[in-house]
Amino acid sequence: MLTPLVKSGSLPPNRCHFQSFWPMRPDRYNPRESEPFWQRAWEESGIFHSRNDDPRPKYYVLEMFPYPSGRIHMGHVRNYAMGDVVARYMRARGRNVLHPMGWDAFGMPAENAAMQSGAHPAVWTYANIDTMRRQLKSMGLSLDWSREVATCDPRYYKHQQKMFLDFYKAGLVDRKTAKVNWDPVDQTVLANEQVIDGRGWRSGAPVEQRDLTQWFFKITDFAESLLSGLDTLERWPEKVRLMQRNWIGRSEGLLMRFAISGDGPSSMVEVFTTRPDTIFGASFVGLAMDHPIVRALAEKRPELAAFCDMCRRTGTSTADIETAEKQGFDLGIAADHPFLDNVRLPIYATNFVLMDYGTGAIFGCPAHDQRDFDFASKYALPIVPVICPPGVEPKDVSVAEGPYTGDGLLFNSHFLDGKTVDAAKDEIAARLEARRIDGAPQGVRRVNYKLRDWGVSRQRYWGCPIPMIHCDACGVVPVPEKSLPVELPQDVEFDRPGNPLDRHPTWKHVACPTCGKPARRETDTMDTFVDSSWYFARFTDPWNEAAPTTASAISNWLPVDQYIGGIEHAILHLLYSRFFMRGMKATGHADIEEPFAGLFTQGMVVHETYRGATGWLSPADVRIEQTAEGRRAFSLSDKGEVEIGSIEKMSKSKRNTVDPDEIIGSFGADAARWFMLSDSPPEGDVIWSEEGVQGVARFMQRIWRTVGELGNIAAPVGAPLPATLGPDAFALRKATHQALAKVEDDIVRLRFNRCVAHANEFVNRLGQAIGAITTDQVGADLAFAAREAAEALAHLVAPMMPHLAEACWRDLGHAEFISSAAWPVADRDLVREDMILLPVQVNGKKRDEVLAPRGADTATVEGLALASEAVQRALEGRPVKRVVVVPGRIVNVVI
RNA sequence: GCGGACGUGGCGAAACCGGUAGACGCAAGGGACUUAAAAUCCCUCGGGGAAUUCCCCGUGCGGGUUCGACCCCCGCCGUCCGCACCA
Repeated sequence: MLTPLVKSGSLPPNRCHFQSFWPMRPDRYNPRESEPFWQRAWEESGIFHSRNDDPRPKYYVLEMFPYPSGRIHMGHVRNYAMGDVVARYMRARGRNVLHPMGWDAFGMPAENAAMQSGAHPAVWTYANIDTMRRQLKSMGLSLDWSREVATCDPRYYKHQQKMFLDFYKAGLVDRKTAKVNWDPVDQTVLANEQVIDGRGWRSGAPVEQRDLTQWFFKITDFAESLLSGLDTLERWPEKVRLMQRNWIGRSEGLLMRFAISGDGPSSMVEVFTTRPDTIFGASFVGLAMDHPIVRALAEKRPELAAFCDMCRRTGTSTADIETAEKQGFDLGIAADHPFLDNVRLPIYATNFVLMDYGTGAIFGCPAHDQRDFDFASKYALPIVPVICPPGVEPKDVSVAEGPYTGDGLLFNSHFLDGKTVDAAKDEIAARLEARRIDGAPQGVRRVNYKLRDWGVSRQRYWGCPIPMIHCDACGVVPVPEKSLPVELPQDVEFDRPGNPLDRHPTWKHVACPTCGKPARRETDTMDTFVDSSWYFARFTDPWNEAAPTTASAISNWLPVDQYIGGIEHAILHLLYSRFFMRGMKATGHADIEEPFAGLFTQGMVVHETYRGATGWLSPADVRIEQTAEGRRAFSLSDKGEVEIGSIEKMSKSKRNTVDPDEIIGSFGADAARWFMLSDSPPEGDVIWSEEGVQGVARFMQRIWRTVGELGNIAAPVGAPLPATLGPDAFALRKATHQALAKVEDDIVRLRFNRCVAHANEFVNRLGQAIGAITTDQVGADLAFAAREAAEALAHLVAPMMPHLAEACWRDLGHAEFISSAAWPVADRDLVREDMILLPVQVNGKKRDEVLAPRGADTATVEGLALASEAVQRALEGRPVKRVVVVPGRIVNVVI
């Protein structure tokens, strides 16, 4: 089980000296000894615990918390390395940093493990948490472990149940029937992602569509707010905002009522359209198979029922939808055209109208919609064009080449003729709003969304129980708050399919809180996305036993300043969290609407694949040989040559995974972290390679040597800046501050690959500088510059390679941690060059470079450029038309 | 089909607001040190031609704008991602 949370009053001091023994400087830096040493020292000193009463400006950096699947993978290493760089940098810049970690611990894999091996989900989950916590700690992350939470802990889900009840009271929870994917073998609801080619992912049985009464969060109540809020999220990737915009899918249109004449189950049908302007091109009305009119008619007409069944069977898999032909069934009834007395539109049951969008009914205008066009072509319905494209005469408009969906002017449309599409939409809406049918307006302007309410019911054991009770007398009754948490029973069986909670002998039997008569608990548990929709808020005060959140902690810490995670959560997790924050605001648990001010979506870790005679081979079982002709791979077991395949996301099936424990064991956490941040831009994929990480190991030794060499000639800790500096010392200081400035600029923009390049460049320059120094000539100025350079180097790499940096820092004579030392902010005046090397072009082609004083006037620079021999040669005596001087940038001589 | 992103050496990539294309790393080749290996250090490394100093070509392809284009505009080709009958 989790260690108890530390009470906030008992947090250790923020900084402290350490007394543990650190050996004399070895020639080679040994991460295997150093890393555990520093990890223990950090843990003992508690420097990464953040206090809620710290007066410094806050910074909340968070990486998406892991599901405790068993072991961490390289994707975690990359994710958490990035977050740790930000956390450590911001801490060095004087911020009060919150950098917590927890576990997204409910979910199906725990139940699958229980079914396969008999281990109780809780036992399995907590064992995994222990393993993964140890692995994360071996990475040297600057996490505040005192705030650790696991969503499967009753101390966490108790508060989630409380908020469910508050949402319920606030009208944000609904109970309604909905279509679900039902696995008849496992007897459970499947998420869409768990339906593969129409079959359950686990049982392989054909999935049925069932109507089930489910609990819903009314996320659609916030559709407009969730959409408009996206505009305020300036530090989110545009790609993610766009995906959310499309997912919410706002469209403006008109609800239109058509009268149905003659016999039938209804005298009226309501459609939703975004194109009311095309009403004079309408030639049919289409209904979804589950539309009430179709259902009513199907009860009396077996051939219609058979048609509907046939259509329902297809459409589960995406491949079917792609190829499905438009199908219709003429219901034999017709709708009256609202403006043409003698026109009646035939009504069809169709397979391409969706029941859960709009009203489940459309009017079809084949001339201006692809689907309607396909349908009309198949069933020989009229295709009447009513929009005339710009630059075309109405008499020349043809529908032979398919529908026209663009803008234009109306024709064939009576009172709309000559109007623009927008004006025509307004005109139709205004006219229908003024008319009444069955006592209601015939037209109502309406905004429609693709966004659906969030169904949170799951027929599973390992999730947060929904705190509701069903009473035959009182109906649905919330569990009283004093009875929370509704805890999961421990004694459950996984020997049969279905929900163990439902068949538990006693758990669900409970007295009705209202009337006291025997009643039943809700046996559905919540979707695990609920758990992850507010954990970032819980981290601000995980010690509060009385309430989910503490107002002061929420307003101090939220929003999260930098959230980092995979793009795969671009929609659901991030949208649900944004909804939850709004719900928490509405119920007094929070005071803001947007939980994540900054979002960064990092790329995947990929690796090449190896395919031998017997199948895929793991990188650990392959030896790579470098030859001039290229790379060849051989199996370690049978020595046979294996094919080097494509580079793909690390996956168990392709066996191209690398185990973080092994990498950390042989190269160290610093090397793994550094490699993850180097080479590739963080939003792109990074290719893991053995050669690359070996290169990092060499670089680490180089840093260690460089710091040692500089340390040999460095001034004592805290030595003052000498009054005068010789040219060598001045150049060294300049290089130091240039490197600092570059890393500062790139680290805040999360361009870690560039930070790595700057660090490499700096070490190269330091190597040259050291090579030029002979020991007997070191004066106070150079000694100062050497100390400054060595300390800057340690600081530069500290966010990424914290252990090595600590060792260097200690080696340079510091008693405190570099992890709690202040960042040596670059002196930007020192960085500025007095003389600038300006490229000179002739007609846009570079011919020479001239050295000019910074801020030299145009005439001077022009004179220098024209005096250049290379420029004169390129001119070949031709007259100069013009000289373009971009100050501080470039000169272009135009001939 | 709709929406979006991307395309630069052998490879991963840099290039700020339209201003020196290829920083930095990996791989490769050559050399120094060494009995040898490892480690370390130095040199070369987009293509072509003169053969270190010079010239031509080069950022998927074809046009355009500009003194100047990897960058902006138009049209293609290719790759990847998201959504998918949304009325």
